[in-house]
Formats: sequence, structure tokens, C-alpha cells
Amino acid sequence: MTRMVTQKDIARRAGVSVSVVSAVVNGTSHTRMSDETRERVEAVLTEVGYVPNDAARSLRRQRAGTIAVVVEKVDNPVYRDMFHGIYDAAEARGWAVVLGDTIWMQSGSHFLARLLGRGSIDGILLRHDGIIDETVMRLLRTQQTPVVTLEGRHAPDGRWLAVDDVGAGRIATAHLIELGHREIAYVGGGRAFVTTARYDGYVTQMREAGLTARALVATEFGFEAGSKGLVMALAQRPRPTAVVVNNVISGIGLLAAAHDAGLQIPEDLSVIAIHDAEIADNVRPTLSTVKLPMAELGTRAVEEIATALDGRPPRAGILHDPAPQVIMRGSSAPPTSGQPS
Amino acid sequence: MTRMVTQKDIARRAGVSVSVVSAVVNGTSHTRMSDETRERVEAVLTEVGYVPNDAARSLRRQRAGTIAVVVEKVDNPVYRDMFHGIYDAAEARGWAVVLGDTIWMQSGSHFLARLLGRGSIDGILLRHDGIIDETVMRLLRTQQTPVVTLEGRHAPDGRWLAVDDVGAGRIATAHLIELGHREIAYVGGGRAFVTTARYDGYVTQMREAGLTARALVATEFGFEAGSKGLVMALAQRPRPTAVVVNNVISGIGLLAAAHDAGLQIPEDLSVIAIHDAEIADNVRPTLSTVKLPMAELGTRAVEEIATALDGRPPRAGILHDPAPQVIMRGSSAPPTSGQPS
DNA sequence: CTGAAAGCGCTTACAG
DNA sequence: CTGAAAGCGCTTACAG
Repeated sequence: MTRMVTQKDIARRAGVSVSVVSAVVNGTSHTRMSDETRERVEAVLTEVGYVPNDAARSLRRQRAGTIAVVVEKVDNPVYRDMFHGIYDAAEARGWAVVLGDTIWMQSGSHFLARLLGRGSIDGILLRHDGIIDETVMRLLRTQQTPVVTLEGRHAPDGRWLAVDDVGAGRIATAHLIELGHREIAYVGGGRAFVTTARYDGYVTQMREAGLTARALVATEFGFEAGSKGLVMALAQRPRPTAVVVNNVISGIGLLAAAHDAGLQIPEDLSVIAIHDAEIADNVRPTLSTVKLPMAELGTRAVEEIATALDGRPPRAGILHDPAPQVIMRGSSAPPTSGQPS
Repeated sequence: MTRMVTQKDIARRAGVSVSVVSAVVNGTSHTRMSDETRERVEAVLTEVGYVPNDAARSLRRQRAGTIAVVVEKVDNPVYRDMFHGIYDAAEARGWAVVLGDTIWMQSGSHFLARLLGRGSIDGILLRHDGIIDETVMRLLRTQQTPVVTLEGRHAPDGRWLAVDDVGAGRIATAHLIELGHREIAYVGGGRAFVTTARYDGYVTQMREAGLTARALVATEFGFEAGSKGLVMALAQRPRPTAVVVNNVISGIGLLAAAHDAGLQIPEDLSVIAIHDAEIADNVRPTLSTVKLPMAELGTRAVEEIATALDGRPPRAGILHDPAPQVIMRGSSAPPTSGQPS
């Protein structure tokens, strides 16, 4: 490992001071210099392949130029658009983005240390739904690094953003009602904030349609939540002819379980899941979903970090625009007369 | 935004020098001090909630304590175990891990700047299969930050690691042969390195069994590659009774396309995909796969970074242990006599 | 137009 | 047992 080449080295080789080198590197016009000098420095810079030391820069500038995004499971396809939105917005502001998984945020972990310690991360976007250790949350709240919570209501200093979960629950339910269903169940998602909101939307929509809302079939997340949820939903009386599932992954799991139970989808049961993902198009039957503006959520979250760094007041809240949108696929259809009950 | 509290502040409040504070913070025994002093410092430390500045630390230590992992699509479920292996190994060595997506590595992006610039990232694990801009690769090669390439053969200074792709291709093919298939096609994955290796395994295994290997049905990656691949494979004569698919995602896509084409899986066509993921269990029919030791790959990759940082020679190569393993599910079965041809 | 110097917050020899 | 000082590599007022 050879020694790092510094501005000092460049200065020596170009016969100028480090101030000049720094000015050239940063494109600062403040220190005006002759074209001749600039060219000479630039020549040396590219010749030796100079790269600035980010640690030194961050220390001096008191800003790292990097924000961290921490989510529950990085491989959840639901985040794809959000990551994209975050990346674009961050790059536009001159920030790099790094990702991490919530399960890495354990007390004492080096990942957490990097998040908490100032100097390498300027802001944190956190998808948190009550799953994080309370000690860790307290630490996070105590730190000065701004934290914007995504889809949760626990934000330190009130910086939180969420998609319209109530609206998603409503529109999913409305879709099934419009198809003619009256016996509709709500499956999945445990007792987390987002579930509560989505389930609320379901309840409201059912009531408005003069239908009776059912108890939440609470089953956590993941594929398995879908299969367990199906069994529990089918045990309800009267037997539902349609279900709203709390998320795509559980929706896929529910579809698989329905297949195993010998149910025809959508003939025997209509299914719609909240959140859209590519996989919904790649299972059979395809899965109807509600698409939420995740890319916009990401963009707004980055703006909120900027707001926090500027010391401006939070603009917390729910993203109502664009509105949740039903993407009808093969898993939802009008109820059939021959539907088992 | 209040000013950051520094060791200097702690020192003043505790009535000691910063050397002592630093020693307490780092648990350094070098500077022995009285228990009384240590306790006093610790009290102040916790009282004000001191957190070290990582930028200053990195600069002084000439090491950031963070490694970056950059992969093609972070939401590819294939990486889940690998991330886990990387995280565990990194934490054990005292390193934090941050994740990024390959598509962020564009010339001029701040993400790339952070990767290239020394000081904030000590090493890079890169899943690269020929998709990255050659300019970027050259920059990466030029930098001093060690890069370990995962599943590719392009590693700068020869630090690369891969799972046994040839073995995976062989064992997948062997599985179908053992079931009694003789007309077996290979679908998906374009012309990337991993594909070449897996396809090679298929060819070898076919030959050893005295069967004729077919031309690669080259269709890139993703779900769509599976559907396109199916059409192309079915056009081959004699029509195959079984296919090896280059990866799980394409395998799912192929299953969906087969359903749309009215094919019964596995009766009309047996399918096995390389790489295992939870989703393989959650589609119907379930998808047979070959599981590769991704967690171990992650662990070894972290060790390789350590090797590089210590200036020790590369231990590049293929991970043969544990060996690829067939996970038979519902998509593969013996050929049926009534199979269409 | 250019240089010398201070200082960001740490760690680590070195001196006492 | 503890402190003063140097220095990691930058950026930025300030002086000339």
C-alpha cells in the first residue's frame, strides 16, 4: 500500500501552494489564479490521479456529503422506487447515499456507531415501524444527526413522512366493493403503524359502503403471513369472498396458500395487496395491487434532510400526491355465484 | 443545530487533558490513569452524551472502519444471505458495512466519489459482471482502496471470489438427467461471466451423460428473460422436456410464461433455476433451485479485504465448500410419456 | 494573483 | 499517572 498522494504533494510538484491546489480541486473561483497556473496544477492532478481525502474534507467542512438510508429488509421490492427517488434527489444536492438494514442497528454494532457518530453521515432516512430497540431509538433521538422517519410516527423532533396508508386501505377496499364484493376481510401486518393506518382505511371504506368491517387478521409480515392469514380469514363467518392484504409479499404468500387449499383465484376469492412490485406481475394469477408513490416519498425525504440541516422547521406529513392507485390484475374479479361459503 | 461536543469540552469539564479523554473513549490502557480520573471522565462522557467524530478519527487513524458493498440490484433476493455473511464478518473485524447499487456508480456521481475517495471507505466488495462502465472500472482499479470482485473475473489486482458456478450448472443439469430427462435446454443470463460458467457446467454434464448440449438461450436477466427464454427454448428441436434457468428471478418469469402458454409444470416441462431464494417456495408450482453458499462468499470476501489491507497477497478463487446443492421443489419431475413434442 | 497559517477533532508518541 | 504537542489532509479567511 503506497502512501496516499495529498494536495501537498501536488503543490510541490506544481510549484504552488496547497491553497491553489485546493482551489483548483474544488473549482473555487474565490482564489483567482492565472490560467497558466491552473493548467499546470490540473496537469499534475490528472497525472498522479489525485483523489481528495473525504475524511479530511468532512472534518474541515463539518459535513460529510453522505446520507444513510436504513430499511427493514433491503431486498423488499417495495423499496426499489424509493431508493431511486432518494438517489436522484441526493445526487442533485451533491450527496452520496449509502444503504443499510435495520437489523444491523443493534446496540454496539459498528454500523450503528457510524450512524450515530458525527462526521461520516449527515442525515438518516429510517424506515421504522416500531421494530427497533428502544435504547437504539433513544440514542438516535439524542444525536444531532437529523433523522427522517419513513412510514412511521416515531420521528425524533417530528420529522416523519409517510405515504397515504389510509387512502391505500380505502382504495383497495373500494376496488373490491366496486367489483361487487360485500364480505371482505383484511389480512396481515401485525400491529405496526402502517397496518393500523391501512386497516383504518379499510374500516372507513366498508362503513361508508354500509358494510361491516371485520376484525384485523393480524399476522406480521413476510410470505408466511399470507398463508397463515388465508387460513384465519377463511375461518371468519360469513366466509369472505375477497381480501385486502397488507403488503405484496404477504399477498404472494396468500396466493400460494390459496392454490394449495384448492381455491381458484379470483373465482373463489378476490385478492388485492397494498404496495406494488414487479413480482405481482410475475406470479400466476397475477396480483392486483395498490401502487403508492414511493419514489416521491424518497425525494421528499431527502428534501426533509436538507430542511433539517438548514435548521428549518419540519414539514412532516403524509404524501397525498400522487394518490394511491389500484393496479388491477388477475387476482381480483366480481364475486361468482358458485363461490364457496 | 448546536455545536458538536468534542473531547476538548469533555476534558475541560472533567479537569483533565484530551489525551486522557481519548484514552478513556478508546479504552486504551497505554495511558494508565487512576480509577478516580477514569470514573470522572466517564461520568462527564455519559452526562453530555459524547460521540466521537468519525471523520476526525478516520483522518487520524488513516482508516475509516467502513467497507462498502455494491451489487447489481440490492433487492435481488439472492444477496440476502451474502449481506448477512458480510455483515457478520465485518462486525467481527470492527467494520461497519454500507450498501450501494451498481447503477449509482456513474461517472461523476457523488456515490462514486465516496467510493473512490480515500478516507471514508476502506474497501469495496463489488458484484460486477461486466455491466459497469469501463471508465469507472479503470478509476476503481487505479485507486488504492482495495476492491474484491464477487462473481466476476475482472478484479483489479486479482482479488476476486466466486461461488462454484460451473458446479451449479452441472448439478442442476445432473438433477434433470437423473429424473430421466434427455432433452434439456439452458435458458437465460446473456453473455456475462457467471452465465458462461454455469452454461459450461451444463455442457460438461450433458456430454458426460452422453447427451447433446444445446446452444445457450441468451436472454439477459430479470423476470422477462424467463418468459422470452421459454419461447425460444420451446422453439428448439427436439423440443426440450426440461430447462435449466440461469437464475431464480428468470426462473419465476419462466414459470409464469409457461402458465400463460398453457403448459403444466412439471408434467410438460421440468424447470430448475440456479440460486435459491425464499420466493422459490412462494410461487406455484414451487421452483426447484440450486443453492449456492452466498453467506460464505460474503464472509470470505470480507476476509479478502482484510488480506488486502494487510498487504498480503490475494487469495482469489472459487468457493468450493460447501458445494452447490439441489433443492428439489415442485417444478421438476420425471418426464411424462404424454409430454408434448 | 498567490502563499502562510489556523483549525476542523481526533490519536499517539513523547516528556515529565 | 497525566499533559503538551504534533500531525492526519483538507478549506478558508487573511495578508501581501
